[in-house]
Parts: sequence; structure tokens; C-alpha cells
Amino acid sequence: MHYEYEPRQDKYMENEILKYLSKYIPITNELEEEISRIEFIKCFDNGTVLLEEGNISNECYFIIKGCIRSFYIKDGEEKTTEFYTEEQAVIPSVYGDKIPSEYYLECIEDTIVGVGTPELETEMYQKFPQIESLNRALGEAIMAKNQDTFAEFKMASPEERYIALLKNRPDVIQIAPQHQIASYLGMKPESLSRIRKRIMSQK
Amino acid sequence: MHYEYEPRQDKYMENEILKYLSKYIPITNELEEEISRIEFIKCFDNGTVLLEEGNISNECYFIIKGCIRSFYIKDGEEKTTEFYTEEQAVIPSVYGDKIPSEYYLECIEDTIVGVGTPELETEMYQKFPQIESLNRALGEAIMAKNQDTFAEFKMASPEERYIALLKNRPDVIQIAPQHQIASYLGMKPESLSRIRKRIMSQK
DNA sequence: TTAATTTCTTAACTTAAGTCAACGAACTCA
DNA sequence: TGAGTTCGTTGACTTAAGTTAAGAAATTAA
Repeated sequence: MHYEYEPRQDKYMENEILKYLSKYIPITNELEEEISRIEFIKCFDNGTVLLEEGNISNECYFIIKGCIRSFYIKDGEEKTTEFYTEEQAVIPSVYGDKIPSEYYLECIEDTIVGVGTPELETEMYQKFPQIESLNRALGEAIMAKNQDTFAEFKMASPEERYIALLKNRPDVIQIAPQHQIASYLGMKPESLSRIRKRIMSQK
Repeated sequence: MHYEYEPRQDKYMENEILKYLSKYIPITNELEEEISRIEFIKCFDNGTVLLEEGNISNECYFIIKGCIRSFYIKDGEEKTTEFYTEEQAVIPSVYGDKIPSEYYLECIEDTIVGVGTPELETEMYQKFPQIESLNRALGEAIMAKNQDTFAEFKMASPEERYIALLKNRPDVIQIAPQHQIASYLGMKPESLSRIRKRIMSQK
């Protein structure tokens, strides 16, 4: 694991944020200016740890490019619980609270993100109330999607979960090592290996 | 299953909504008046189906008292995916969209709820922008909790999930029949029965 | 390039969940 | 009350995941 934390500025990517926002709200000149003014785009190398267990979190991320995974360490083993990819928001459970995180966040690719902080959010919401409206609406949409994902997970067998992942998130299959995918699917690496073999031979 | 839909008004319970809101934002006279004016408290009998597969949803619920469960029907079997109890928000995945629901919502107790609609929300957000701020913040908090719950679920065995449920949601254990709890925990009723036996004999 | 480490697969075995079937208990309702 | 349903438990058996261990393959570091 790398522990360096070397953000780089990249003016070019700021358009990506505006591009995303413009899907949902009209971009005024004032808003465009504000977004461009704020320097909140950062780039992280593959392996960079963004949050460690026990630490306070005051940053959330919007992924422009790359992949971040969240994982716990239980009984000395990493348990990957989520993979976040392009256009997804990574909001630590304890973001903005002053309680320590129970999990880690790590880039598993070179990753470009927009970084949010509680202070920046407060400021933006005051200047641009539509942003808060948008965040409420987006939050509800994300919540609905999470609900569905959780329901699917509960109803499916380990094998069905893997097949669904192949279909729904082929990017994650490419990027992440299998033992991380295994715990993400709630099983052991050996089981995933057998499931893959089973599926291959059936075709 | 009952399919009657007989809302009753109950002025007394409206204080519960104000009580809940007052935990988070100051209640102005104007807001109190508005909340009291709107007739959006409803009571449903145990067994009432609030949403059916294939139907459009234009209502969300805030539970004041009682319990609502969500379930899918897959291969002719009910798969319970969530139990909502007091002070929880029930927002169908397709709420406000015009696409049909993939699951059912059913009261498994006599239940008192505050009912929201997209129209009412829009109106309230315009009159009281703090309500939208609050909903954004509450939504983020609920999302964080959901994330944690999902992570715990992935990391735990069926037996561990049941033990966690005993601890975290004893009310659900009391209210819901075991076969519903079983699918909620991602297992078959027979397995839950054996797990219970195993736990009993270990004590 | 080799050495070390991590990742993935395989095999043998254990454990527990899924399946099928039967039965008794509890509940519903006519 | 009694017939019919739903619900929960149990047993016998099947299936698949967990465990342990070993080794091959791939990746990384020296």
C-alpha cells in the first residue's frame, strides 16, 4: 500500500464536473466561474490510501476517472465492500462527523476526483441553492439504486451474484483482483475460483 | 393480503411529525401551521398493501407507528428485502418516476404514516427551503447507514446476520414471521429454524 | 534476471445451507 | 366448532461454500 498523498491540479478536468452538473441543472456564468475558480480537482496514484480505519474523514470524492474501493480489515483480512468508478460519489460513512472511520478507502487505479468538504458544501449551498436541491435529488436516486442492489444481493446465490457482476460492472471485473471481488460478493476467493471454473465449463 | 385502502385522519399524530422535525430544524409558527394544515397523516390496517408490483408509485411514507415490509415475488415466492419501523422513511425505488415497481409494500402491523408526494414535496421545498436542506442532510445520513448495513451483511455468515438482527432490531424479530425474516437475512426458512436451534443449544 | 511476494487454482475434507418431504402447531374463517 | 390454511420444525439427503494446504502463475522488487 502506498501512503503518499500527492494531489496534482489539472485545470482541464474541471470541465468534467460542469459536464456532469449540466445534465441536471442549467449552468449559469456565475456558477461556471465559481466551479472553475475552486481548485478541488485532485489526481491520485494507484495504491493511494485516501482514508484509514481510525481516522476522521473530512473529504468526499466524485470520481472523474479511475476506481476507489472501500474495505474493512476483520481478523487480519481485507473485506472489500464497494468499488466506486466513474461518475460515482464516494462519501465515507463518517464524512463530516467527528467519529473515526471503520474502513479504508484506496485507489486501485490512477484516479482523478473532485474533492468535497463540509465547508465547501456549506459555501456552495449558500451561493447556489440549486446545488443543494440537486444533491437532494441525486442522493435520493442513489439511495433508490442502493436499495435495489442490496435487494438483488439478498435474493441471489453467490454464483448468481458473480454472473450479475459480469453483466452490470464488467469494468470492475477488469480492474480488481479476484480476491477483492470475492469478498465484495460475500464469498471466499476459493469459492469464486470454483464458480468461474463452473461457469466456463458450462459454456 | 388485504387490498382495502382506507386512510383515516388523526389530528393528534401530527405532533409526531413536528416532534421529529424539531430534532433537526427550528419550527417556525408558519411551518407549524403549514404542517398542521396539510392532511397527510394516514392509518392503515395490518395487511394493507401500499404498493404492488407493476404499479406506479407517487407516495412515500414516514412511519410514525407500525411496520411496513418490502418484498419481491420471485418464482412464486415472496422475498422480503426490508422492514421499515418507527421514524423510518419508506421511499419506493420508483417513487415519482413513471416506471412500474418491481416490488410490493405491505403493512405487517396497524400502521400510522405521514404521506409524501412529489407535488407536496415541491411545494414544501419552495415555501420552506430549510426542509429541503434537512432532507438532503437526512438522506446522506440514511445513505451512510445503509452502506454500513450492506457492508455488515456481506461480511457476515447467515448465523452472524441473525445474531446481529436479534441485537439491532429486536422489534422486527417480534413482529415479523420467521419465513419473512429468513429471506430478509438471505436464507431459507429451514436454515433459520436450524440456526435458532443451534443458538439455543449453545446457551 | 532472479528472488520474493502476491494472486489464483486445485484438491481433500468439513461444515452448513438448500431441497424435499412429512408432521404438528397456530391461525383463519366459514 | 371444525376444516383448511399457513407457519415452524425436523429428518434425510444433496449441493455448494468454508477450510486447510500445496503449488502454479503472475506480478513486483531487488
